[in-house]
Amino acid sequence: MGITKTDTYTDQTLAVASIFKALGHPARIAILEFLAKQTSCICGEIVAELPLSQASISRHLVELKAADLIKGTISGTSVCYCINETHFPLVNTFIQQLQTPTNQSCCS
Amino acid sequence: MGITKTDTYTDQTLAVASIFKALGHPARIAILEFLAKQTSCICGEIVAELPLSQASISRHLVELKAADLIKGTISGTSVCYCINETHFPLVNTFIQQLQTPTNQSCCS
DNA sequence: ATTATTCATCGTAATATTGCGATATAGTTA
DNA sequence: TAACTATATCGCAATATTACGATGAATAAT
Repeated sequence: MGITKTDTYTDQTLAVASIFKALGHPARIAILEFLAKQTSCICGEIVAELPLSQASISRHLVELKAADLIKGTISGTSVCYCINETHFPLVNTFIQQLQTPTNQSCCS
Repeated sequence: MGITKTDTYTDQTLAVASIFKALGHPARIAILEFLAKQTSCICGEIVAELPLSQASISRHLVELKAADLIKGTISGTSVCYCINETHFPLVNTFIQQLQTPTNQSCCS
């Protein structure tokens, strides 16, 4: 039915999945890579950099913001977006959790 | 138009995004968490553990396998799935890249 | 050989995502 | 106030994802 049974998973599981979901699109990865390259906080130059319309970029920014992966500050007519590192530990913890020594790749 | 302009992004960007996309669903996160808990390589007990039908679990396993995040080995009638850690460094590198000191969160 | 078990795949229906043009909103400038 | 600029939002169309029952394929057990 195309709907996710969100009520049957752990909050932790849902949180991790939603972060990964927000990261699961090349445009959003490209946006984050672009933001990481900048020394200062840059705004709508993303539109010039990526092969998408301004409307599409804006939608992706909304998603990244909803996932709390970026934060935006209004400065005049333009908006300044920055990476929010708050939830990176959650990602790192999850990946490490999958690498516990108990799981010594029994599949050859 | 609901289609992604895959041809205009870096291979690296596409690779990272596709891994994250595969991780962007609670069921698949739950599957990986379950596999990580097991000392040995366990198969279709995932179906018993998760609130999804066997067909749905199978589809999620296919996606995880397509993203090269798990590997499966047939043993008799059952199939043994294990976590494949191969691409974890890529994820870690990406996250670290977003944490470079040049990007000192200019947004308050 | 028949039956049971395990997993994969097909077909279908419901929902979500993506992208863009058009338009709205809000601050800036003349 | 009137234009200009930057960003957000709406509405639509195209595509993708998700879920499940039904069915298929392959091995194991009787």
